[in-house]
Amino acid sequence: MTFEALPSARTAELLADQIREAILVGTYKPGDRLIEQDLSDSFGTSRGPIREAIRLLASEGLIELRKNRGAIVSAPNFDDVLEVYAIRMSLGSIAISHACHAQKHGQLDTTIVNKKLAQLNKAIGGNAFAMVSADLDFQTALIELGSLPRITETFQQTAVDISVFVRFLGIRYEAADHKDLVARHIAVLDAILEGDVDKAVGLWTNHIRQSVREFMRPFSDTEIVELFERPLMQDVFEVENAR
Amino acid sequence: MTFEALPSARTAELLADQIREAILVGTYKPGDRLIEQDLSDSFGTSRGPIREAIRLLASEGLIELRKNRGAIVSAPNFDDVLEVYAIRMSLGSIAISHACHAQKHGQLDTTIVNKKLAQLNKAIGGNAFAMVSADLDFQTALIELGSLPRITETFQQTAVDISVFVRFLGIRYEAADHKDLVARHIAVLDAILEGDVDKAVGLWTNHIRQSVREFMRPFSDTEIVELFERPLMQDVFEVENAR
DNA sequence: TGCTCCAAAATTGTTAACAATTTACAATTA
DNA sequence: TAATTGTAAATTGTTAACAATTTTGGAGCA
Repeated sequence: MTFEALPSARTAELLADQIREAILVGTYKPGDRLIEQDLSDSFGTSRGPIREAIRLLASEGLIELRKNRGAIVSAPNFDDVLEVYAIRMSLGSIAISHACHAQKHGQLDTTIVNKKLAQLNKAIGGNAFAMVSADLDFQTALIELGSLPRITETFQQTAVDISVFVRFLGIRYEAADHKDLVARHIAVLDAILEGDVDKAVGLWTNHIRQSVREFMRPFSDTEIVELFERPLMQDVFEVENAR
Repeated sequence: MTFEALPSARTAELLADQIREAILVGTYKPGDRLIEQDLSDSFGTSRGPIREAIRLLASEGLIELRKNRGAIVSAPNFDDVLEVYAIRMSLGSIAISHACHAQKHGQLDTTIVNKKLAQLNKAIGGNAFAMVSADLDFQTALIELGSLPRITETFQQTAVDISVFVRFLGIRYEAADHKDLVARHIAVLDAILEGDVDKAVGLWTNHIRQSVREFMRPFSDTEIVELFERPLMQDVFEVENAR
């Protein structure tokens, strides 16, 4: 059972990429309807491939289908954010642990993750959304080191979710965070390369916890109080209300 | 962002259900090609809905798409099995922990899980595949108590995987296992209803570990030795080679 | 025999027309 | 006025024909 990439990108996937981009760029906003005819007019194809692209985006959770009533762009909320970070923390831990074992047997190919790290360094200080994107790409590459296809795929899905959150719930990446973020990334990678399972997993879970804390920062006190009532906050993230 | 069921089942979904069933029943075996025209002849629809159903099954991992070359039924292997159990263990733990919190606030609706438990009891002793199916349904209902839509969805996907494993890798359910299996199920459910997070999560992880052990039983010594070399075996399942 | 190339067959990819369903809105009725 | 019904417009769902691609199998040739 393999999950390797298809021999070459298909039209529907290219369309899905463009529509996804349009959603993330804000061309289509949460609640907006995606009408097949309009899309096929815009993108210059027939409705068939558009339909396929819409189904693809729906399976990512980016849009919702309603029978005979078309698709609308999904609107994320706080619960979604916490659930997504919880998934990334727990599945990521398994993948990283697996990667450490592979490293001990010298089977780890780090070309991709190194490339993504270089791209992330280059993206820092530039456009905030490009930076988030580079950040997510690096993390995905990190998790891919585990060579666990289902976990990788689920993880990739959560990356799309986070792109949506960043766009629509208004994450802010502040200057101080960037260097710390990259430092934490490198720390996890180094621990994997040392083959130290406990250290790598520990750094990873802390990294996610810190990400959650940073994610909350831009919100109002009322919203933060609301966030702290969520069970995931205590159980998974072990975050204390430090304010 | 909601993940509720669509207002009513669509044709493509019904087709996907039928094709999935045909794969699990063995009509289509791993490696077999699924040809759109053949399927549309068999099921009496045009190729459009069939294409949609094929894409759906591909996103479940049940079949693989090859550009311009059609779909083939996927063949699972041992690594897939371990990865799937690891996912069920870690995401299930989060969902169960969440369910405990909900229970403490009296927000837990147990009608579905109770119904599935009754169905499981009724299925015991009958057809082995029906029993596995009832077992998986109960576990899904258990995880749904967590009200975490993404985790529930990913968990459901792994249920499809396990159905495939059972069919194609030859799990055996023996009489002694059934009662123990149900007893472990009920224990987890009871712990959730007590709102005891640590107890419920502990029982759950042990339950999965036991499932992995039982899964290995029918295999030859050579295969088992191979299984024990997998890192997930030690890291996640903490299974000792007791033979 | 074993290799290359070409053509035909098989199969998926795309399109546009048609069917079915849902929504919107105006006309009708209590 | 408020509710209801009916009709037209908008939109998705389905189909069948056509296009593009890949596979298959054989002819020709060294």
